[in-house]
Amino acid sequence: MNEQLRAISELDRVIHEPGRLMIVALLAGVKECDFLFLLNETKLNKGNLSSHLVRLETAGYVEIEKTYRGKVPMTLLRLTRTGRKAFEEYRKGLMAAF
Amino acid sequence: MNEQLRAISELDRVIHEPGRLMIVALLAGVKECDFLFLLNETKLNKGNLSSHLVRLETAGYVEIEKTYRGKVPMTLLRLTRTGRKAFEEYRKGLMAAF
DNA sequence: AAAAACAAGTTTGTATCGCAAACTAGTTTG
DNA sequence: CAAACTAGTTTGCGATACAAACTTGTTTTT
Repeated sequence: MNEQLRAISELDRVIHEPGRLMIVALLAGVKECDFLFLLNETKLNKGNLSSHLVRLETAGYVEIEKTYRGKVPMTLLRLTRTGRKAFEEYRKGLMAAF
Repeated sequence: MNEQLRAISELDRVIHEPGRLMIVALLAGVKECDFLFLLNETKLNKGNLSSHLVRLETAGYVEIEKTYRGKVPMTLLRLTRTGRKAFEEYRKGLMAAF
């Protein structure tokens, strides 16, 4: 098996999914942001965004903090250290493949 | 929506799947090859390889030619022009995103 | 020459996934 | 106080990816 194919086959599936890749790429560029910002930027719908975030949280890649802006609920998202590392690995994998 | 996210969201899902990405990347580098070669190179199992190939054929990206090597059946695979173009687009999309 | 093993794929069964629609809990507005 | 809005979550379901089992034909073994 050549190196390109190995790199492809080892890509992290959790991150590879385009919906989540958008989320992670975006979070990688900021310290944190809220649900609605992600919603706007990614153009995912709320349902998908919510479940992708849960999946990323379950993988240990994202922290979900529920809080308030005044009386209005707000959900803050950030990449964990693990998440950042996983994203870096993913990038490297891609670069190795292409 | 920024350009990175747009690029990610527009990635061709048929090609994006790692199993198929391996197949297409491999086929992009040769004129044609047979099923068993793909099987060896990708380390997919026969069942998955077969169904990914059908999916790629259905998308119009791959041609499947069934023939014989002596008396032993052999399946030849090649990328169609459409398939080559789609792969090039996919690469460009990736490069735009990363 | 029949049985057993092998070759090259295909089909099937199933668990997971991604998606949009429907729902929920609370808040603000008319 | 009812209607509409906000910020998400849950549900329902079709599509997907995977491995195991199956198929069809060939070669090897006995």
